[in-house]
Amino acid sequence: MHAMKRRTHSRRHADGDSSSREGGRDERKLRTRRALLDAALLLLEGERSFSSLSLREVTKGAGITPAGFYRHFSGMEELGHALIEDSFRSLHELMRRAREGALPSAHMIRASVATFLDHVAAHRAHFGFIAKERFSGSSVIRIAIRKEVRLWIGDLAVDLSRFPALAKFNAEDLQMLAGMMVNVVVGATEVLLDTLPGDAEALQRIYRLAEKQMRLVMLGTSLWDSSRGGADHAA
Amino acid sequence: MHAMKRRTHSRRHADGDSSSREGGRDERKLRTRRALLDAALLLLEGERSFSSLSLREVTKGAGITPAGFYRHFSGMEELGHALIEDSFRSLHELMRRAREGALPSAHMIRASVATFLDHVAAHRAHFGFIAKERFSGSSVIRIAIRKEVRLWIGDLAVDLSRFPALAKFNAEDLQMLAGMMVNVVVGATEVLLDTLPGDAEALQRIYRLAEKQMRLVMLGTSLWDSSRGGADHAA
DNA sequence: GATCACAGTCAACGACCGTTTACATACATT
DNA sequence: AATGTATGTAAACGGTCGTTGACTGTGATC
Repeated sequence: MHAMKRRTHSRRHADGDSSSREGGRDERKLRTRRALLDAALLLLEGERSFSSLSLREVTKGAGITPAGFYRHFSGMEELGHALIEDSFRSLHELMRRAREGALPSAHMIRASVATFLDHVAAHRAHFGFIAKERFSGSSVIRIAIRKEVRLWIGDLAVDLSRFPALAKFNAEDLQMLAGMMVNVVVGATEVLLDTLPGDAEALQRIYRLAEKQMRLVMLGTSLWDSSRGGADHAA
Repeated sequence: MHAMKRRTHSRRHADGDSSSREGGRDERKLRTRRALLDAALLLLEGERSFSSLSLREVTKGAGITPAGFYRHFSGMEELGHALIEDSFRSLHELMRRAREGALPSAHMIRASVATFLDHVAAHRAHFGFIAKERFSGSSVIRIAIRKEVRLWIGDLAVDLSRFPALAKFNAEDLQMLAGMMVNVVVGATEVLLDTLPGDAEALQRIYRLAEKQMRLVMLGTSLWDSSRGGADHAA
């Protein structure tokens, strides 16, 4: 929504020349907006939580005055929402590219765990932000994150439904399975974010743990019976 | 440390009479301390995060002046630590009582999932606090929580080692398994904390999901081979 | 070249913050 | 009854906060 107020007339003088330094008016605006987002992300990189950030220090980090902030966002909450969108955008692209590959296979699952965790390690700041705000942010931010995660689980469930080995899973159980798999990588992500950025040994340990957990789940699926456990659990 | 400065001489005039209203000097202090903790917990009950609470509003909630706060805690961080201790104390008691029961059985696992989630639902505020601060709190608070969770997983691993069906699990894999089980209940906890307090239907759904995930994991264990996956995963 | 739109500045406001100091009051010890 | 001792109060401090209104300069439009 309201994505960059397209003017009725657009300037196209710099269309062919991409090296326009100190470029046009709204490119400058975009640059400042980015500076604000980057400044917030940088402050978040320590152990600060988003709700503890002040508007003033974000603008200080971005090199503008507090009043200038309102030319870009209505308040910190809107900036937080933009951060979430940024964070998930790259993840969605990653998943889309992965989905375009070959048919899913058991080996592929383990490979995509590694791919995902590599992505997290490469976008530490974004995922650190998400991990922190998933439970402690304002309700609008929390709900936005939750929506994205649910979407992610849904996509994964669709992918899983193409496994021949999972044909006996009904829709609800597929969702449950996808939820568990996401749980595993989210858990690994959160542990990963607690390690120092360069610690290769810790990284190996985390990958191996997630991989094992994934294998345990896959083993369980081979014995699963979806016809069981529908509503016969009455205490 | 420095837990309640025991005076050399202790007063014992009110020893036999437990109904001493407006009781002694340090009972009054304890009452105020409790009021501070309760006020913080109450403020936390909404969507506020601990780091966003101010000392002044906590004291206001407890009915004392800001300066009085320092008679009980050196600052908000110390109060946060006390909250963590309170939160886990009741959980530890629950687990200890559960451990004193009969030998573990497959059915018991499902039962204890329900027991645990009941406990969470009954102590919503405490677990909401922990869920929020697990990733976004100050590092000292985060580390304190992590220590408790790791302890919990360790205890569970010991319990699991008594299962005949899990005899083929080595120590590392037992730890992994316990970690997964804790993951399942923690995940369920976090979903539970997002439902309205009285929503029995949502509660049922959450219980059933956690139960299913637990069953899937248990199925996986019956096919597990601990001799596999030691270090043969080299990419 | 005149005009307009707008990103960013500057100064100020009222509010709340954590912390300190000196003081009052009630209880426990003697 | 006299004397600490410690919980809580009252007032003030310097600082940061979000938000505002009037402004300035510059790039886009006419």
